[in-house]
Amino acid sequence: MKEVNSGDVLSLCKRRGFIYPSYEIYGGIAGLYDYGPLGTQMKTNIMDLWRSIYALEEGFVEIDSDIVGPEMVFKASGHAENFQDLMVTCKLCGEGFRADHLAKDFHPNPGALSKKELGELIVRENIKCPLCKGDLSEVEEFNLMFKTKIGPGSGRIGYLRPETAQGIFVNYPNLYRYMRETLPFGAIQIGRAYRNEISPRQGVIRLREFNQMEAELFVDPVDKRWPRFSAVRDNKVRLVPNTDEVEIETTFGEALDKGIIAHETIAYFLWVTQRFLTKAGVDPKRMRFRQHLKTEMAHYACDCWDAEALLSYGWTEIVGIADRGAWDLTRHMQYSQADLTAFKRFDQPQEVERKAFKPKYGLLGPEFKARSAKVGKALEAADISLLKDGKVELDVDGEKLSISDKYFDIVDVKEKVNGVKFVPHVIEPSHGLDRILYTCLEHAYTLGEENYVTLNLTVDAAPIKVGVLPLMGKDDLDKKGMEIDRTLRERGIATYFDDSGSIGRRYARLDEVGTPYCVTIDYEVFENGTVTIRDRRTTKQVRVPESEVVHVIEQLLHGRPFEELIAKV
RNA sequence: GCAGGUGUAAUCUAGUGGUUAGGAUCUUAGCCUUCCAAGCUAAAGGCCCGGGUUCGAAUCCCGGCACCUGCACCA
Repeated sequence: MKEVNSGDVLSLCKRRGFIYPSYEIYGGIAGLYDYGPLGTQMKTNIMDLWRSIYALEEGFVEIDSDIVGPEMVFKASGHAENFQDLMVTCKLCGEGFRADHLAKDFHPNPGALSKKELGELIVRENIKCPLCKGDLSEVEEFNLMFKTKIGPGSGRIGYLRPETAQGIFVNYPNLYRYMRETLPFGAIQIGRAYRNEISPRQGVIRLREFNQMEAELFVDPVDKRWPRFSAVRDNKVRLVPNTDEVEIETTFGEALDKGIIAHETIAYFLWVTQRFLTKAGVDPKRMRFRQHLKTEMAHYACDCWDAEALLSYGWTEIVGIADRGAWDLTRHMQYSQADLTAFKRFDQPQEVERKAFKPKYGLLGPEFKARSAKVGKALEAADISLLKDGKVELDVDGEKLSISDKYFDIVDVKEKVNGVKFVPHVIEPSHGLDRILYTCLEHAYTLGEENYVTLNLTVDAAPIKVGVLPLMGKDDLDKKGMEIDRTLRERGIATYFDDSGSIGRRYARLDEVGTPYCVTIDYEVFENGTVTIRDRRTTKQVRVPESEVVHVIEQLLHGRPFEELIAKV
């Protein structure tokens, strides 16, 4: 097989209506692409497949949250802070530069410098514009989020979301209640996200506007087992652990037992991901899971695996599966003051004995006057470990107070505890839909004899499921064809009716857009009432009665092997 | 963002400082055609954008935009 080249794939995508460069008549914009008729259908198919796995099989609930969000959300998420580069612009020619790049001749590690330090360095070393020697502006932050305003006038600052996940996190209290306050539970969202990439490249692999399918699973931090894992543990998987970065083939169970994968839940969703990708049409031989290096781990993650596909661009991340710990919910609790915890009821209420401060209100009153009640409450709430050298440091209405032990006793209190509140951990399988779609296309792209192109898309992904082809556009063959076409469509099957030109050309056209089956109506339909079904992969045909063709097609689309039909005939 | 390369029709491409930019594929119409890109006839469709040099620019120069490769970046 000849080497697949991304240019050939993108050329086909454009020619046959999968993907178009956006705003092409105005010269195009880097990092923006439109889906054409076939691409849109294929994207919908992949989304439906993913939904059927997460929503139906795994029981996740789906939401659809806003694309625009207020600044505070992204301060909490860390994107406002971590998601930016420091830039300077030339006052003369207006060109922009990364400040740390300009500083690299004057500092061993300019990437580590702050905005202020970089600004000072540029002034001190008298760094000028590398292009025109003009003076440089102050150091400014270039955030990779698209900024906007919410509302008229000065408005509130808003950003287009850089990932769909935050929409699920901020809805955690609603979803927790919806799920009747039981963990674990999962929520999914499919939607657009935006990153103002400095240098979009590689077709739809790095986009400025892209599609994500994200799942957020909320779990008990002390119980990351997964009941159904035992059913999948013997399946094979290719892993690249972060210990020695060598690819190994093993089973999910073995990788878990050896401690390569952190826990059952991650392991289970690696399997779910592998199954989903394979069904969508990613070649299992060109796919693996790579564990993030400790240094590479995102600002929130505590374990992370990428599903990678081998493309003409090299190994490319298409899904990320991260254990984000309590990071997101904790941050949103801090910034929003909302309660984003879960409550775990003990089997038996527990009697807990602990030491506590018992304020002596008789002495507090004269000393603290009107505030004494608040001081007392603060003491009661304070943990005994705060006691140091006979004093307790307290924060009362923002004021630090030091309370000496003559104002309280230390007593044993018995409390009945029904359960414990905790911040759930989040396991996140996050899918780049555009990358997955492109991977399916490239992995399906097959160049045969005389440059005959076949897209071996899976039945699930293929935008057109069945071509309906009368051998001739006359002698009532076309009428028969139209009847069959109509019936298939009434059953919800996407067809393409074509009675023009030679039959070979029509097969070729349909092969090129990945249509798995063709129904061909030839003259035998008038002799014995049969038509043929052609299989794209083998180009073999079987003959079935016209009355059964819809039923057989439905079976094929639900996974019945074509070979079985041949054997039967 | 840096360096290099490329830009001719939906796709692949030929071409030259000078008449009407050539071919192939694809598409459409008609004819023909009883299963894997057949044939005939006709039609439609193009020099990435802007500026400069020139009597004349698709061609040379500059700028922009897009794409490709490498580097950098990649929560």
